Amino acid sequence: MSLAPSPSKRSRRGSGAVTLHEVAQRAGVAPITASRALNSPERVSPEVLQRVTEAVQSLGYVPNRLAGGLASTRSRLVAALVPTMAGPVFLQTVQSLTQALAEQGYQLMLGQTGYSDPQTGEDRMLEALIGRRPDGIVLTGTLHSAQARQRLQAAAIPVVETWDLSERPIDMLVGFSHEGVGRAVADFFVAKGFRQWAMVAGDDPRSLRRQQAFAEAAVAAGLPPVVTVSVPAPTHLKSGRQALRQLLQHQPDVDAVFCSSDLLALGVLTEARAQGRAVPDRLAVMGFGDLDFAADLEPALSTVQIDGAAMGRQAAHFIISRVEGRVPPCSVVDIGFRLVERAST
Amino acid sequence: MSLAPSPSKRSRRGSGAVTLHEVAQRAGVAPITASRALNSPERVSPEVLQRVTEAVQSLGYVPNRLAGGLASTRSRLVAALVPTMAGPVFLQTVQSLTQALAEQGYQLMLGQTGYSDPQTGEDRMLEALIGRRPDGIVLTGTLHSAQARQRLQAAAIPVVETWDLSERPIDMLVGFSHEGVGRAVADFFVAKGFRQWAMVAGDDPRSLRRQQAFAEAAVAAGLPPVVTVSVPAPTHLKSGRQALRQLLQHQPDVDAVFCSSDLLALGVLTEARAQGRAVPDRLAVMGFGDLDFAADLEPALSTVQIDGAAMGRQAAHFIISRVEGRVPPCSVVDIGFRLVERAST
DNA sequence: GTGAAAGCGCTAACAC
DNA sequence: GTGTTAGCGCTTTCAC
Repeated sequence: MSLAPSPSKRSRRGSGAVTLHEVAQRAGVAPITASRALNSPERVSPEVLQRVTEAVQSLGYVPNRLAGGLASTRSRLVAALVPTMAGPVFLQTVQSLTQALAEQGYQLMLGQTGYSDPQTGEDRMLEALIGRRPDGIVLTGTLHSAQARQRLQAAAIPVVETWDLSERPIDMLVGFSHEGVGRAVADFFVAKGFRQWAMVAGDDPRSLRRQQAFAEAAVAAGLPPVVTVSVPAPTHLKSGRQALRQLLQHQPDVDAVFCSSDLLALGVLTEARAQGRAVPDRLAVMGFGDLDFAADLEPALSTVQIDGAAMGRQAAHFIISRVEGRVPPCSVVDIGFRLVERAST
Repeated sequence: MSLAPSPSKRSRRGSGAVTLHEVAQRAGVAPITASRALNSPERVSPEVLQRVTEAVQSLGYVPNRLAGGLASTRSRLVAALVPTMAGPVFLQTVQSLTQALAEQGYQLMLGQTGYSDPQTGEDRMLEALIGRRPDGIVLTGTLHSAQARQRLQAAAIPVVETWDLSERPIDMLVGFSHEGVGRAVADFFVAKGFRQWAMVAGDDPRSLRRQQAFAEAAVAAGLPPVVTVSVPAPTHLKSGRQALRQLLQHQPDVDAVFCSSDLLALGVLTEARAQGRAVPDRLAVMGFGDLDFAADLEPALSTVQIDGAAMGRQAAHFIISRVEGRVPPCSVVDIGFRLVERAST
């Protein structure tokens, strides 16, 4: 006659973890009430809230977000797709994204596409991530595959593109103009009176756009064509050294180099010293990114400052706004950039 | 009279995404058969497999892993907790972890605890992650809070600690001996004939252990006590420069410095040059980590090579083995380290 | 303010 | 090899 939970024909007791059900029982309320006490405490009487809180404490209850996400179709997961984390470029963005999301109870899932073989890696990665039903996806850089773009639209998941200013964004966007950077550096070089420019550039799409704008500006200014050395992304100090060696062989009279990353610039600086070429007197060097070491190099590196952390925060903000039903007033933000002049130019 | 899906009393159509149900219908089989076709194709007849595959294709079905995880109590999510990603130290580990997991259909969730205020951040972060019911948790460094350790044990989630060789591991472990590193560098310094040693060390626990072993070895070798400059973690180039400045003021006759990160070493190298102190002739410099720039600095940096990527892969391997029911033959791996002698010593 | 019922989309368990 | 049934643990909808 006792109502002990009879081990009925089919037992399938799940993980063994404490469930909301048990919390509710202990608190003497219905499960749904316990749920409300946790998710919208203001809609529940103070006593009930107290009893539920106690039950949670004493049982060590940790809500199962898989179940919650399934029931509510809000997973509170956000996916980020980065080409790579090898270069420290996207690092800050990922970092601030992780943090900003965590503060709001969201978690970040990380996916890397790799610079090489973008089509396959990207598509597969994206499908894997969509399977988790994230509440949003943050892209660093643009999506290469048209199929991927389509899939994203179909899934109707809020998307934030970062690190670029695409003309036809998939959805939301926070970035800056790479062409603008190229032109700004060119203007700066003109103002400085540099005549023979060079560029050491990674072969990723964004870097190429900076490079092109930079080269065009040189022509427009009536200067000799820019000598360019292309290096594989992600960029390393080593590539910078090699690039400068190559450069000086072909064009010894170069007087200013724009590097597509601070790491490359460090390489150029290093090689210049090894070759006894004084910076900035006989060679001006400009970086990109303003990584934390740039200001403290010898000579201190002039560079283009990009606020990666701000991009991460803004992306988090965009997605959370959307999830909570708010329509962000503007879903395209140009966070700009800033030229930082230091000793190397 | 048509049988259009009548909006019955309770409609709650979820996300609107294609479900396994629809795939099954289209393929003319039961849902569970469709499920099997996707998860264990070898247990299903070729024709059925074909029909299901086609249905998946034409409908653009992406399995809902939230639901799958809930039903099977296997989320295929792995959580990683890092103190920070600011220093590039853990970067490689996170990177290779992400990749190794993705190859097996697992995704990584990232959580940062921050070096400061470890107790609160860590506990909260951990609870948030456990709520996702990950199949495993990877820790970089040790857990500070006892409550956190307890919570982990209670949750019965496979845990891999990395970057350290704790005496009483929570579960699985892949790391190396920081004391061993300190002693090895000391042995090397002795062999080189350096007499007055110094150390520039971050204030994180692992760095402190390297420092202590290093200092003790100096005493054991009958050398003057090691002069130590402590800098806040995460370490930066700037701290390295400041530290050397400080060091040379108090102890101008120092002839060898061991830095607790390559970034610090770069700072020391930079400051040494700024002060006209020749490396390695008047000051030997040793780094830690063998980051990708170390080999190409001028002078090339001697350092302690740590295979962060291998740790990530091993951690992924450990967790997946455990999830699939295999008991790894040995759940503690010392991946060691390697002294790399270059020009800076 | 609280609760009962009915799913969310999938898979484990048991048939046949 | 395939299907039926009954959940996984939570939240939505509707009712009081």
